[in-house]
Amino acid sequence: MATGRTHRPATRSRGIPEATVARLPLYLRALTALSERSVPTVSSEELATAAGVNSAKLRKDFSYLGSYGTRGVGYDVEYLVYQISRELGLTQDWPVVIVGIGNLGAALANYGGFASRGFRVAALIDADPAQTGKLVAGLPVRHTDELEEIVERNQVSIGVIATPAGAAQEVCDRLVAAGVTSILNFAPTVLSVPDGVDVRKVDLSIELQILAFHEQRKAGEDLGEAVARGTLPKAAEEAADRPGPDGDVPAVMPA
Amino acid sequence: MATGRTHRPATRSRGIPEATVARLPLYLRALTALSERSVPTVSSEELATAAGVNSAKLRKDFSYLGSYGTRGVGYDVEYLVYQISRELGLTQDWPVVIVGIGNLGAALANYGGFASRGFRVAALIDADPAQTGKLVAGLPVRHTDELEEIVERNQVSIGVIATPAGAAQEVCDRLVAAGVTSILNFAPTVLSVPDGVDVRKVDLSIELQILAFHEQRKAGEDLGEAVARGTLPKAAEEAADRPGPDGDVPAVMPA
DNA sequence: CCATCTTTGTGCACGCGTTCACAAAGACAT
DNA sequence: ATGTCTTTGTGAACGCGTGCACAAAGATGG
Repeated sequence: MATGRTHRPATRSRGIPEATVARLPLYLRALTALSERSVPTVSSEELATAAGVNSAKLRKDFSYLGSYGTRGVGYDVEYLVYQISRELGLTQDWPVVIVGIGNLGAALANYGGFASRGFRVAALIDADPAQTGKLVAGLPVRHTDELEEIVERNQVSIGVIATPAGAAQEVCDRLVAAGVTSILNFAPTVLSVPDGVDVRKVDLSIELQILAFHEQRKAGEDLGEAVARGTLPKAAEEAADRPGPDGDVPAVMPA
Repeated sequence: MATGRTHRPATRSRGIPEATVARLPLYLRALTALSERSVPTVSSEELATAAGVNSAKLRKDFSYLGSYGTRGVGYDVEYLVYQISRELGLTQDWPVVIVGIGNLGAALANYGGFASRGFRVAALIDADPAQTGKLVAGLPVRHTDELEEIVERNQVSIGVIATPAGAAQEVCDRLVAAGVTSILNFAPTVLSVPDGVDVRKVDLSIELQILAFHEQRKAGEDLGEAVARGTLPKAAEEAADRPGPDGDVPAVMPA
């Protein structure tokens, strides 16, 4: 799904489908909100609406965790919060390092959603000596030279990469070598990691591109779609027009 | 009515499966890198490796776009870049507004990956009057009051929400009312939008939680996993006290 | 204790996405 | 031309995820 490695067992997650795992944080968020409002119980229908999913799907998801509901009543909010937290491993403290303290890295360091869910930013690391020592989100920025020592000393198993694309693979290699086994990658690159290391990626521009696709399709439907295909403002500068579906000899690139 | 519809109505997207659309930006990125190195052609095998996917999947993905390859040779890099760009709608200019210029909003405004793919940040909008007028990424921050006018004047169809969770739905409603039909949501909330409006969400803490799940599983295998599963799901339905983690800090509004 | 009502948990069917495996297409050499 | 070699494009099988629909479980009331 989001890994750099090609082969992934997928349903390796001890009976819990990967798709379900991806939704558990969603349920947890909705449940936490209910908990703060002191709501004692919630039905699958209500919770599903709050989480933005189908109620049948939610019940099936929960069924993988066990029978935690009461028929005719619903689910106990506090109990469910605890069960999901435990299943996700959020009842323990996860030290995290963030590498690359640019705009994005700083935003991540300041992101409140981490601390409230068991993640603790153990250190901020940047390659720029000018940044070293600067305080970001109350933490001093450390230099890349200290990466290995920081990871090992703090028993860090999760690393966040927010560096430029060019530096990501090297940072990744060093993190893995130092003991990190889970990586959240914000750099627009495919990371290659050894087996046993999980990589999830978040690419901001990819999400926008997917939106653009659908946006174009909407516009095309409204306008008869001839516009999108026929009127190409630019981009036709270097490449010759290619109206035909195929049959074109790929010889566009000169030498 | 539209609940937090994140569900896919269908795959009637011009016959191109949603999963394929989600991978096109990945291919495009890899192809762009090849293009910069002046590589004329590439085989499905090479490109698949560069993009981090299976080669058969890549070929099938491309087959939805048309027959753009040459058997025995591979794909013409420049030609393919153009075709994918066109399919994604990146040959035209997409004005985008970013609402919520906190750490994350500023990071997004400075993110170079947008401009290089046809996205133009038309305006930055924030509700804090103290921010108004401040320059971020070379653009002045405008006040929320101007939201509707900005969207309409610039024909903005894509909006990015980087506000706190509490403000997200209202901002969303106003964006939609002003004409926005695609929203990229970074706030940890389920947005409800009318039909015809696409919403994609990016939740930074959710990704970490998924990693934590797998991380715990890895550790559990090593330690015999008796620890994590110690308490069997008995009829412990009594909503008794949860001495557990306690780390349930009521901080529903990160960001 | 029985009847009724609510809501869970799940068997089942269906559709999408992935992967395999191979025939067809073209390049290239002879 | 003919044959060989490479690589694409795709038919088909398979597996996962989703959603329906309903029986079982428990609450609630008489």
